[in-house]
Amino acid sequence: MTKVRKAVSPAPTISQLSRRRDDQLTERDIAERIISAVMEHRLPAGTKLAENVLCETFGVSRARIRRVLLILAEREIVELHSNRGAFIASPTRQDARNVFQARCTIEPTVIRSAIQRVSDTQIRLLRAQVEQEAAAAKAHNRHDMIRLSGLFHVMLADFAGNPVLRRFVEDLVTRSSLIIGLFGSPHLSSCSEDEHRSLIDAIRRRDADRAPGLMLDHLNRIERELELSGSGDDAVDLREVFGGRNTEPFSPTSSRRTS
Amino acid sequence: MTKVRKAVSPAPTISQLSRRRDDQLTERDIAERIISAVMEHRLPAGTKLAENVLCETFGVSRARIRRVLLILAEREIVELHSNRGAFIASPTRQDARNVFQARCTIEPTVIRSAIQRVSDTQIRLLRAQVEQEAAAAKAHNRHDMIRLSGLFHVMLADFAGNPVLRRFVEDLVTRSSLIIGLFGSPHLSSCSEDEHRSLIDAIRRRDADRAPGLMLDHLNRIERELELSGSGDDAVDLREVFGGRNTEPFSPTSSRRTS
DNA sequence: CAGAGAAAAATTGTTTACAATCGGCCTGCC
DNA sequence: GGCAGGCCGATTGTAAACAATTTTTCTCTG
Repeated sequence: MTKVRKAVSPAPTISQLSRRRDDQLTERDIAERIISAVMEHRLPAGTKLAENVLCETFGVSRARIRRVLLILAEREIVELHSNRGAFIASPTRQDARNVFQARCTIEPTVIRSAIQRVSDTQIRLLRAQVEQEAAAAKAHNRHDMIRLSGLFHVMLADFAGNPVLRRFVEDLVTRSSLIIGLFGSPHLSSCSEDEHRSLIDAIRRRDADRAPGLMLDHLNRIERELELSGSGDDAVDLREVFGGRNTEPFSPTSSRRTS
Repeated sequence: MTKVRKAVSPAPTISQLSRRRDDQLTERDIAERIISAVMEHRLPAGTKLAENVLCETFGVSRARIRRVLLILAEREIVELHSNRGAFIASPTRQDARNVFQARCTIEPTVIRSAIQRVSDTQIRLLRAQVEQEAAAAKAHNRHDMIRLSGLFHVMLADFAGNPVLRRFVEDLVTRSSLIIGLFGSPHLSSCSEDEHRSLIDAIRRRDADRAPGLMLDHLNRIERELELSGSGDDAVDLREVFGGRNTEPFSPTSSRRTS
């Protein structure tokens, strides 16, 4: 039972992989490893994160794992069910719509800021990033493709120079990965490196008028390729499966989560 | 030394004040009480939050307080310094600019969404809210004034119907309270209930064209009334205090935090 | 008297053990 | 044969003790 060994991602991330004195991973490192696994769809929504398994996987004490889980819960990447454990979050369709509305609100501004600030070196980094995306797409390396595709948006937010917005984008991108895993069609998934190239072109041209619109189109396309026609509440999936497809029921007012 | 008894806020907040079985406050409750205290400027930036004091204040164990502090740190309301303790965050001027840029990005969209969704009842709630603000201003009740003024924005975000954006606004408003406490002039601070009334009028008229602009003006006015002309790094305050008032030094490029 | 250094006190970080709760399984009854 | 109810193992929640670090205070010296 202690053989479970997933959730380990040796893939390098943006942050330096610092270790503690005792050769122990910090909470931030563990959280980022888990987030990477989520972004690569190796930890699908609903996966249980048993504390003991995580302890053995990362070689740290339970208290530390508990802190990591709390951090991830605060970012709404995992859900904590009292006395039952931690699970990778399962966004509803409504959550998905909300996340993408938030991205459509923030990311056009982000790219406008980025255009005013990015250096040529940073533009090169973006291009290298997209090349990696293309390579992963060519090699049908789905995991890397998904992760790199999200990373592009985070890099852009980083170059926009506002850590507050960057953090928001980071969280939204991670949640988007979960959403794509849940509601994306498995085959033609997010081969978006073309649009990323268009965005980079707009940035190189310092085209602050068109770039936000391109970003908006890009995000809308990603959202449109999802299966979000349901009611948004997981429990009502039954109604959607069996009954008629009443996509516009009563007024979908403020929906509260079950937790 | 155990007589310290601040940080307790009996003021009612949005959420129901639920208690645990054992008559113990939940972590969420404690976090919200602390946030309320921050928003009322009764816990100024830099205040140390000693674990023992919090334990006695809220009558819970240290482990629980520790979780609360971690949650608040994740929201960047407190800063955790290793082996030294938890402190109410001290945003830099650059942080302040970033927070307000984020608000200017998000809140105009929020009010546009709100206009399309709010019910008459919710508009009444907003008006009642502003009346409370006015009453607090009339009574020179600074604490309530500051808290209610922030609450207006959170309510609006709530009525916009997107919990993701609402959460962002909530965090930004809380951090704005810290910022106003640090960089706001003490006397003519944020008597913004007039502008809040204008916003409500625009909402009642369902004026989706003008309302976002009004919100932008409102936020810009608040930011303009702050003392954000410094370099953004706390360490340079000395230079500003003693030396000449060179408000426009060299190029204030990307400044990183000291932490 | 000021300052450096060391011991002591206080505070935080971590581990350990214990208690409570939940899910699975088994038995017994309808 | 199916289902309700209770027991048992496993997992999570909590608290308390211990270790490590920092801060304070006291002392001694220049």
